Amino acid sequence: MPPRVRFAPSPTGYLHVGGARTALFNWLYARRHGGAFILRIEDTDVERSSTDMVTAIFNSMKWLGLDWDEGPDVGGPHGPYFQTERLDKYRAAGFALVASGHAYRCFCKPEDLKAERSAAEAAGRTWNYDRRCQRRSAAEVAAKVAAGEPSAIRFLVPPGITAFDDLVHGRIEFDNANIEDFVVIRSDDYPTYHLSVVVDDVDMQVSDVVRGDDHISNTPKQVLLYHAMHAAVPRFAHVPLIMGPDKKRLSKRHGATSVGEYEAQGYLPEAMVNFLALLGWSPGGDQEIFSREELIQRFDLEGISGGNAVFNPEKLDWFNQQHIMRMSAAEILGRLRSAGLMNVGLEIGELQIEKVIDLLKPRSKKLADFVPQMRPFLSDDLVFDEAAVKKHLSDPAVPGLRKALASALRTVEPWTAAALEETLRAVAAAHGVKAGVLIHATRVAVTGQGNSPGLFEVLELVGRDRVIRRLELC
RNA sequence: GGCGAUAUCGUCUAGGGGUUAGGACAUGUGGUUCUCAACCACAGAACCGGGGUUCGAAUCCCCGUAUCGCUACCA
Repeated sequence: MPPRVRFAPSPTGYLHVGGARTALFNWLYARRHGGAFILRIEDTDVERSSTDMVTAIFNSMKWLGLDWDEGPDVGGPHGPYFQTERLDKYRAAGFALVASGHAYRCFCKPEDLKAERSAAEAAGRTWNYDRRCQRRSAAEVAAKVAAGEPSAIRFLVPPGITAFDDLVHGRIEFDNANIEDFVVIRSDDYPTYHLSVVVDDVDMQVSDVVRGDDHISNTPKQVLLYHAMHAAVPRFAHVPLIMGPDKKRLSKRHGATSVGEYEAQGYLPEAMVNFLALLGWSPGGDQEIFSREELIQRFDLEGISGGNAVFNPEKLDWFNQQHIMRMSAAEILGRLRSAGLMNVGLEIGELQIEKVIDLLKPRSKKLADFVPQMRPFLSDDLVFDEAAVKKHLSDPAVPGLRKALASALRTVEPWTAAALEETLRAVAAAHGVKAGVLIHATRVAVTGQGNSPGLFEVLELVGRDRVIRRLELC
């Protein structure tokens, strides 16, 4: 049986890198084994959920290339895939639990319970719900319901031990005595997470639940629910969390945390996927750079490590550059265009642009890094770096050198890096200066900047007319 | 506080009863060179602590410590 896995974000915020990695692991697992990857939106927290976030999450998933086989947009046999459209199912399940004696109506007011809890905690005591409503007689409950008194449904946690075999952590056991009777249906008739997740995972025939470590403590409650519903318990794999450099939970103060921000900053989805895959998972060898296809071939749940991982932005940069260097210039050009980064007036041909891109690859960590570096090739409107101008163009001998070089370049044939280098060195020698002096001056005159790719390659691609014009402009 | 998970270079990790504990990022030094990158070479850098099991423990077990998570009518 091919596995069925799901990613079930709550649309209360953007897709953050932790969620993205969880989604990625699920996707990789499904693709590796020819299973199904389901996307489900857990929007039962109506207060905090928004449709904008739903859209943002879809966009980030698509950007990463994590396509789903069942879910919003694409549909599927187990829909709908928004929990707020499945409310009937949860209510029916809640009532069934009451009917079978696995749950009971609770008329306690949340505020009262909260007050009792905090009072107990202030006194240093642990506090668990005391089941007072479970002791009510059937007649009493019926009367309260008939009177329209609001009530929640609580699961009656049985005594015993609840255990499950986690694919990452091995066997994990909990004493039910430490689990309090939790609410499954709130008094506003909305389900809580524990109920909706189990109802949906059963309904959608999810075989493997791959999710964040933070759910380990919730799992026994859900296992209890599976048992009460006489449903098969899926396999669980709890993946460790991603932390900030201070090992605290990743948050805004750590900088960019959402996938969308990385997209906006010019990261490649290939690099993000590669980086995220290796954060908490290892295929075992020394290889670091993986294509999407290679990841699919190698991925397995067993390779997931047990401890939390720190998000290291420097390493992401490195991955990004590695992927840029492996990508064709034509592909990069396409990405630049769709990212809206190519709106400079194009004055050179497509082929020339691709040559420029190839030249710039090793010095571009992000897509946006190409833009300022491409400018001297695409436009005559140079941006001059003051320090570079001062350093390399201020010598009184420079104007004469520039003119001499310009005139020598008029007749160079062919217009290639090699011929250009020969010519420039000859001019420098004729004037008794070191080639470096003229090279640097020429670089600043032609690019406006103190740094650039090898000067002769730059000159070749900028073109004869422009080079001469820029050299003569004093 | 209770319950749970985790612990190898600064970071991501490989490995795992007997190894010079491997790789990558970052860092440093050198090479290349017209600059900055890229690239190449080299270097420094780790098995949380304590007990036990064992001929032998970083590896297995226990305890401690630290970190993270859960402890809601959030997910």
